[in-house]
Amino acid sequence: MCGGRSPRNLARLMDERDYKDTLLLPKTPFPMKADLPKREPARLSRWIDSDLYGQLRRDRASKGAPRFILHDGPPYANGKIHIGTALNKILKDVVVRAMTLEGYDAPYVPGWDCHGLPIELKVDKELGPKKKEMSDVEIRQACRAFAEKWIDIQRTDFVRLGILGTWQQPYRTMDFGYQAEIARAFGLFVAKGLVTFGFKAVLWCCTCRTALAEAEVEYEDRTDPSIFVAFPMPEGDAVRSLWGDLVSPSSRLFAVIWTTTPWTLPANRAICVGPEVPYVLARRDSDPDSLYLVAEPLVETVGKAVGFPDLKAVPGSRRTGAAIARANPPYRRPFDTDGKSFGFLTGEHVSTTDGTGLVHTAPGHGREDYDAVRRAGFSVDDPALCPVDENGRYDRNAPEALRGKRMVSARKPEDDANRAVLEVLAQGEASGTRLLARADYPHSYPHCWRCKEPVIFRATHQWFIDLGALRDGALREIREKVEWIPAFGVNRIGAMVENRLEWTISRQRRWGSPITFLSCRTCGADGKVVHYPPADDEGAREAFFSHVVATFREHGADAWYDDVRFPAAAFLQAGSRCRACGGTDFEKVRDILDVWFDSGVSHAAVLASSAYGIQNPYDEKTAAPVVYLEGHDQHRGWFQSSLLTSVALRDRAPYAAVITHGFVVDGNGKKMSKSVGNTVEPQEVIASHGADVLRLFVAMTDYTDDIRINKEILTRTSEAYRKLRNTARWLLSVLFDFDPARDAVADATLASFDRYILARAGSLVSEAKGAYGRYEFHTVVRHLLDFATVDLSALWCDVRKDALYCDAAGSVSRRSAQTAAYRIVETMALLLQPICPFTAEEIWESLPGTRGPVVLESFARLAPVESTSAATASWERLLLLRAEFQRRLEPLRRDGIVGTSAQAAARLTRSDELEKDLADAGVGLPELAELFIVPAVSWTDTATPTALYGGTGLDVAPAAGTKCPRCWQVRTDTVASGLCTRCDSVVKGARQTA
RNA sequence: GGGCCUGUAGCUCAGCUGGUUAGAGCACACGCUUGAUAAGCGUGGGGUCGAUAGUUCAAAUCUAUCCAGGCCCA
Repeated sequence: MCGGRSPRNLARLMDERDYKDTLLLPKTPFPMKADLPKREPARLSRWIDSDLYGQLRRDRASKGAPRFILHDGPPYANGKIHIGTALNKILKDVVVRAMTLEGYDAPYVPGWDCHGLPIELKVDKELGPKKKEMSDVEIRQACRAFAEKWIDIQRTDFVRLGILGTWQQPYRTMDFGYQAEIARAFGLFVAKGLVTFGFKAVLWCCTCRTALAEAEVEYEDRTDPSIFVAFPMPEGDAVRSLWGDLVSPSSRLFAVIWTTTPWTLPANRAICVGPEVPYVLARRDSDPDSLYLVAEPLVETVGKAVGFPDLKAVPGSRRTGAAIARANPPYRRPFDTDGKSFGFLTGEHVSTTDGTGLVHTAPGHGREDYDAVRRAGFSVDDPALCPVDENGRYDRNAPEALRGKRMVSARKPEDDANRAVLEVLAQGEASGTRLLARADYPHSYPHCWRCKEPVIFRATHQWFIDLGALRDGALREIREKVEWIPAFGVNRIGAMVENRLEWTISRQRRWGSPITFLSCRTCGADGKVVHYPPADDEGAREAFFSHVVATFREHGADAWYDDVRFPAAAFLQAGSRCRACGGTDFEKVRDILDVWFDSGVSHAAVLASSAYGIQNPYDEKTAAPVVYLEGHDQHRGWFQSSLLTSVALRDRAPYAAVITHGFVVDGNGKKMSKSVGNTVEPQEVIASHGADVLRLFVAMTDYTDDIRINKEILTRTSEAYRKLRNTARWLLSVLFDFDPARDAVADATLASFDRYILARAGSLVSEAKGAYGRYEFHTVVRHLLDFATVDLSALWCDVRKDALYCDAAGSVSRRSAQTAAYRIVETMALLLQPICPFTAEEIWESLPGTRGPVVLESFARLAPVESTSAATASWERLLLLRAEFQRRLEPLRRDGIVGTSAQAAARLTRSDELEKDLADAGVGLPELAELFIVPAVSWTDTATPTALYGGTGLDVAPAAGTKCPRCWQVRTDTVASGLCTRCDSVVKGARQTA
């Protein structure tokens, strides 16, 4: 030590009372300033160059580690990643790294969702008028290129976050092999008879003549006629069974409905009532023979609205909606052309806040209407339910007087459907229907985002997956098999699946996986639809789908759109004919599958297949547990589509556990939006703070709730990061002359206090492991931070500084402290690694000795110290005494009597409990002095009592003696050199060595 | 409007199945240190536990309503 200094120089320094160079002051190249934005990219390149991910795979494989699979939910490839995407990927990486530390082989294959409307729309916009001259295949290729571009951009950001995974071989739903798997899964659904074809009301733009997705709709104010209409209810058995004598032969009975879309009245097929809602017959004194059926709570408001202020309930006429629906009295539909009515149905959507409590129901023109009719068990596969053509005009299924009238966007008033309907009603005799009142009704109404025209609901042909056959199995898996974290997920997805009737899987778009069916051209001309392969021809079906799958695997789903190279006839079995007309001219169905189907089958296309290196088929008993981790919006999305497809294909859930996180919101808990300007971009956070700080932020937040982020929170996170970093840095810096192989001290030789702190580190490890295992990362961070701040920085480091700096280099006391520091840094690096991998690696490589990447380590490396719980408990009580000492020292510092505790001395009165604790800890007054960081603690007969140790007295006073120029303690054992005895002997020993 | 969820100091979080003056870290104030120094240590102030009503001997903890916020529907 004191390298290069001659004894003469040393003597001179000592004369000048500058003993600084004789101290073993901390020394480390580990920088205090992290400079993460600058340094992380370099470390990242090293990880990539050394194929760290591959090393990890090989390491765990060579150890025969059990597997654990976090399956990536694919983000959508159409823009820069936002903070929520970053949060999701970081959480996944923390899980993967934590499970890896637990010893698992946890591969991670990132994915991308590539098909679908948002990309197609953006590509549309980019292509502009050019699109009209392009073939479907060319348009699809443009979409593919678009997705590829964004995958590259997103991948760069994900990699920058330090996410470990197969970034060069991700799964993409547009991969040929993946597209083939989608088609194969679809074929299996067909084989199980789960795919149906029929009518369903969808949002429809009459000017663009196309179905719209919810995302293509914007809401604008619009004024519509609000009308109250009375439908006549003929007297009969059902009416008598409900109301008996209350209805006399002279009575005329009406069901009163309210609507703002008069044009849907010709499509009326039912009236919905609330099952629990009470209904009454109401009448006015001036017209006692007319009885109006309305919800009881609405009698007065309806009366006012229709100009019957004296409308009153008939006593004794109250009946629940359920009772009415059970009796199902007939009513006369306005504009009845075919006599088809489903009558009174119950519906949970019926409210008594407005209207009449009786809901006019047109299943061809409304989602709830459709659901209510389907729930009642009726088929709606009938074009007559929607007498409106694709231009939004009444077609031949409508009454003659209305044909040709336009729905919501008529240019000339005389073409207006609402007006025509109202005229007929006003004339009084549309099946005896009475128009009771009309008024203008301003409300917000959906409009097409492209042409800005109002849209309507219109029933069109769609493909469905019937969930009736899957529901029980899905609910069983949800409730009995899958672990939901947090637990409320089970209610959420359970309620959704329970109430979902069907899954509409068709979209009238081009960028996606096709619904691989053929349809007969000849029949299509007649308005009939006949598909191939036929449902009951197993041979044809198998041949057809295996041909499709093979074609897609080789050429991609684009093949479906290339009628030159892959004509429809090529998919037809030789000699096949249309079942209905015997025709042989088929065309390919042009609908594509809902993108949720694409990502929903990833368990088959990615996990169970060999294509992406996971190969975890379900049906093996050895299958690894699979965990999904996404935002809780995916209870409706991917969790559900994955579950439903998996139950359909294999009768079990694709996952053993599902973890959900909340959404990132601003500092006030409000959702982020570009227009409000409260967004936080991950790219900016990385540029200003670094990935490890962003990762620490993610980890220290309880993600089960919404996650708040703003400048202050990030500043706080940086401070927490700095605390961890500086604590680790100091521990590293006292190890500059420590070689664990040579200098480490055995557990039994460790100083008692070092054993104590290692025991604390041991409980930290078990707490952190438990928290990692429960995916409670914020608990890990809290314990880690508390440990660094309370146990290390404010306590152990401060206390052991004297020994580490001032004791002889090779002394047992110092080596003991170094051994503890060494083991603690290892612990911190490992515990921190899943959260801050960059910093953990930086710490790891700064430790003495050569070692491999910290990522390859496991918790098994951290052996707990041998310590007794009695000693630990004693130390904990002694720490309370230390706190009391510090409180009593404070007035002396305040008055300028002492500066540091090294100038103070403590005096204690004896106490059995205190002496027992000292004995149990294996220490005496000198160690207590070290704990207090004072030169001396002594026994005394009287001192100011404390609340500790049965009232042990404690006094603090300035220490007697002189300040040792080396260790700065005020001591009475000064020797000739002016130093205290300890320092004198250390310096002499050092001089001899030098 | 419906379903699910959340609301403890400026910030991030503890407070188990209801039971002593509600805790921690950070931030803040004041002091110490200048041998972890764009660091470190100490002391201290700060919360009517979103609001209200109720159950109870006793509620941050249970119930109801309301307010604010989030996700998913309508």
